[in-house]
Amino acid sequence: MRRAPTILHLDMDAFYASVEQASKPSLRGKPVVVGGLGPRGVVATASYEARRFGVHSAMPMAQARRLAPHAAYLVPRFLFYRAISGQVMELLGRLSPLVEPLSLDEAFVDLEAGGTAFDAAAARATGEGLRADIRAVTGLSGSVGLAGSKMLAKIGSEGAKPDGLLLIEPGTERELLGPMSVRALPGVGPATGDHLRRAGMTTVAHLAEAGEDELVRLVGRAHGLSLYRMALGLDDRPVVSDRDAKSVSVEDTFDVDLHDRVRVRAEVDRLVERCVERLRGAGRSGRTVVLKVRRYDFSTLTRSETLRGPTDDGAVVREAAGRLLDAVDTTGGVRLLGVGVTGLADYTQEDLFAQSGTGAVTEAVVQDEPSAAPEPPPAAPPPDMAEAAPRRYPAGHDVRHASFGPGWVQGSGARRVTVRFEQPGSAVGRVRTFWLDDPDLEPSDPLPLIPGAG
DNA sequence: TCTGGGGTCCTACAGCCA
DNA sequence: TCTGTGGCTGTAGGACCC
Repeated sequence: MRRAPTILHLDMDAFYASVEQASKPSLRGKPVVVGGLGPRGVVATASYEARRFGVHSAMPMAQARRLAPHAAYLVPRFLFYRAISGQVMELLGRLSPLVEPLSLDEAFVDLEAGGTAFDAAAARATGEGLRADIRAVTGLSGSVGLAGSKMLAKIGSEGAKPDGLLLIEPGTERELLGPMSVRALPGVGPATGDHLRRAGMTTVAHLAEAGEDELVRLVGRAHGLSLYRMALGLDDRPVVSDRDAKSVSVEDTFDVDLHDRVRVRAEVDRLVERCVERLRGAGRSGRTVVLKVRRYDFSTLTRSETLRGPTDDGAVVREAAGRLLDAVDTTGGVRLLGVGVTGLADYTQEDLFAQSGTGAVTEAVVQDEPSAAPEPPPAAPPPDMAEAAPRRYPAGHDVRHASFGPGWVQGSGARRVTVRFEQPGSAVGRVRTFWLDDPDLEPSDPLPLIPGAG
């Protein structure tokens, strides 16, 4: 089946790093690395200038610093990225009701469903118009792929990067895909890639030649079938908007491994609080509680417990997580802890109980836990933080000074913070250093990338 | 060198039940 | 009553994605 190239895939270029460069004039054209700055941080995004030094996403931050010691290293400002992403998604929504966000910086759009484009010429014009609109509203560049399927549209945007547009004409798919690495196909990561390579398959053409049965034998039924179809350029997955989340989870990696069992338990309780807060914020409840433990040697295990009904009650989740933790051996140290809830529903067992009036479902009350148990207060800060916590100034975050105006944190340490006073659209600003407790300096909200736009 | 955080989907296996 | 089978559910882990 030939399809007009009316599936659009948008991928913002080095999104987090580009937002930072747009916010901070002194960083334009310079290597910028955004990610966790702790001892166990990894790179979330590297600007194209930083990539030239070999820095890339998911690389340990320590390695990035060795490769690009002079780059700017910044802590992500997710709330701000979310706001910019909202502006971009709003532009996509003008093209079609069928928009499927994949992350803050990526989405599929079904142009045909929006009546925006029915053929290649119109699709190309729409894509270029979108890129111009994104630049006008956010000042950022995005790359667009256009094709008759999601897979090919995504491959198209990958090939268009940075700051380009690539349309894959119907009928040219197999010719285009054939010489590409198997790793170009969605769902083929390091493990599957290695597996296929050992079987002598390194290109998409090899997969097509191998045939369906051989691929199923190698990588399993579901994966094998989809791999074979993709190798032929066949992909009829629809663009789906409004996907419901299937799980909610939070996790923390600790700067140093935890050995104290009491501390581990306290951290699990903290994670439960955060998880339940998110769950409730989304208006959901869940039935299966999952505990994740990564040990000192990076071995990771999960333990889960399914309740008799969905809940959003912190006490119930905490008890379940506690039971799961009791069954895990943590001697040797704990590197990461996570708490999640799956089996999401829009109601809780308590709702059912309330609605049912008498008798019928009393037996189905969640576990054996009275749901009326009061929420405990949030965990108290550790003793050394308890009094007059000093202001935190993460690198890259926004501040405002009573005399010098808006700026951003270039670095901090030894009770001092260094600020560069500049803002989107301004000239490169000057740097000044203050005491952490300087009353004239305070954290502030980010300024829009394009004043007055959006 | 030393590996984040938030997700999704698939597979395998065990136990239960009709 | 015993045995086999297939479906469903719960659990655990792995791979992958951004």
